[in-house]
Amino acid sequence: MTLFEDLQWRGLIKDITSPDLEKKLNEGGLTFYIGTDPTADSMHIGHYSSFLISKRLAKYGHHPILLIGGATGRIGDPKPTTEREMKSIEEIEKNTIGLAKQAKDIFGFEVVNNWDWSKEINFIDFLRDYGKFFSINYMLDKDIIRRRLDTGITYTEFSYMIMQALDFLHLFETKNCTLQVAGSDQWGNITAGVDLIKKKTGKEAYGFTMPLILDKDGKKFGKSEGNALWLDKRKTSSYELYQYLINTDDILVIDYLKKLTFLSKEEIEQIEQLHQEHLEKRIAQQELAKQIITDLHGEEEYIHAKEISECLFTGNVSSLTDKEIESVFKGVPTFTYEEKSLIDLLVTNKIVSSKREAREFLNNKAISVNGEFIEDENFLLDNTRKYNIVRRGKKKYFVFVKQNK
RNA sequence: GGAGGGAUAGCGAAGUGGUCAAACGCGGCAGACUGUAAAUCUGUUCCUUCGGGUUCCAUGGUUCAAAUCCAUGUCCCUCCA
Repeated sequence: MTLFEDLQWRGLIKDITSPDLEKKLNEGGLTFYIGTDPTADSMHIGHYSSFLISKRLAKYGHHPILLIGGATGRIGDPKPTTEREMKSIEEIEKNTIGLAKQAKDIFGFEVVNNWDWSKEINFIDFLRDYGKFFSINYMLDKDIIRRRLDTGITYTEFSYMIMQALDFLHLFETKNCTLQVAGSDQWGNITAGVDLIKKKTGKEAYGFTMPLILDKDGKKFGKSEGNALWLDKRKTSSYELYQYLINTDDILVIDYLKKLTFLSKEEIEQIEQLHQEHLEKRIAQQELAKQIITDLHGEEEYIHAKEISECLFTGNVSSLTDKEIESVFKGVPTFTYEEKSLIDLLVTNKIVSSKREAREFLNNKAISVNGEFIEDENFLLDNTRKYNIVRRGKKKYFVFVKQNK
């Protein structure tokens, strides 16, 4: 199977700028880039899914460049609905450093920052050297701009596509980068770059987009309770990641295996068959979790996350020894506690958002301590134990450690 | 520059002087069922020392009483130039 066929089979190609790209991709040897803006100090699983393409192409002999948008992040890529809130310079710089390091650690490829070449361009030069290549009519015709015309868009965000086009041009000229890959929401920005390169140099550059990976509700993949699943272990434990992946919808799980793992077509087809035969065993979900967590954090983390999960969902928590708890609950939110009523502990540690909500949970038998449902808000944790295990709902666990005096 | 319309809880959207902590829908959370699922059903969804307190863009004002009326400001939309 050629690279292009493989990408198509996995459903990773949505649009391409030119049919020639198929041949180019299959031949190898292209330098290409994928970018992201420093909107947070860690990438999340959504980035992972799109940056993974860099590894796939690298495997077939292409050269990846990962771009962090220190400059574009200062402007803000127009969202379909509203203007972005501008981030402070300090935060952008902090995020840029974090992302650059993470990109390097996880993917191991060359990382560049568009701030490095954008910061010197002054406004007049910008208008003379680049602005002249963009007619307003062309820009207004971009889907993302058109969608914003009735809700409003500032000149700042309107200019974003030019900056991204400029990045592509810069990488094209300095690193012979001829391909840009991104999520489908970037189509307009990619074509702006391709067009700019064509107009300025007369040469052809390419781009393709990947479909956005969606969850069953049609939202972007990788948000759990509204929070992103971060690639930084300290922000999202392997256990949380495991929980998210193991709960993947049956209908989507095979698609995720194709898009988010390096398993071959044959392997995935085999898993699919087993999966269909025994849906309740969630074979495909397990494999998905295993592949992703192993790729990201290593096999040890995966095994551990799986152990915790098995223990929490099948075992009896109250019978665990301290040692077992230490091992199993590594990666579960842990708090030290003082002598306080249960309701206060829940509120101060943000396990619930208010006392009102805490009472609601207590009444609903949604809170248990060491395996027993508690309804009394003044309940005190058992201070003869080193660890008290609090559960909220079915899936959320918290460990309270006695404070050493 | 001109004319008109709008801003209500996470979102959408009712409410146009007291009966409004604010209908309804979505989303969220929890419970039952289940595969740690989906669908479905049930409860809940500003805070609270459970007395009450603080909300309907902001600031002033009218009134016994304002999300609702008035003034000014901010932001958004539509049309005209």
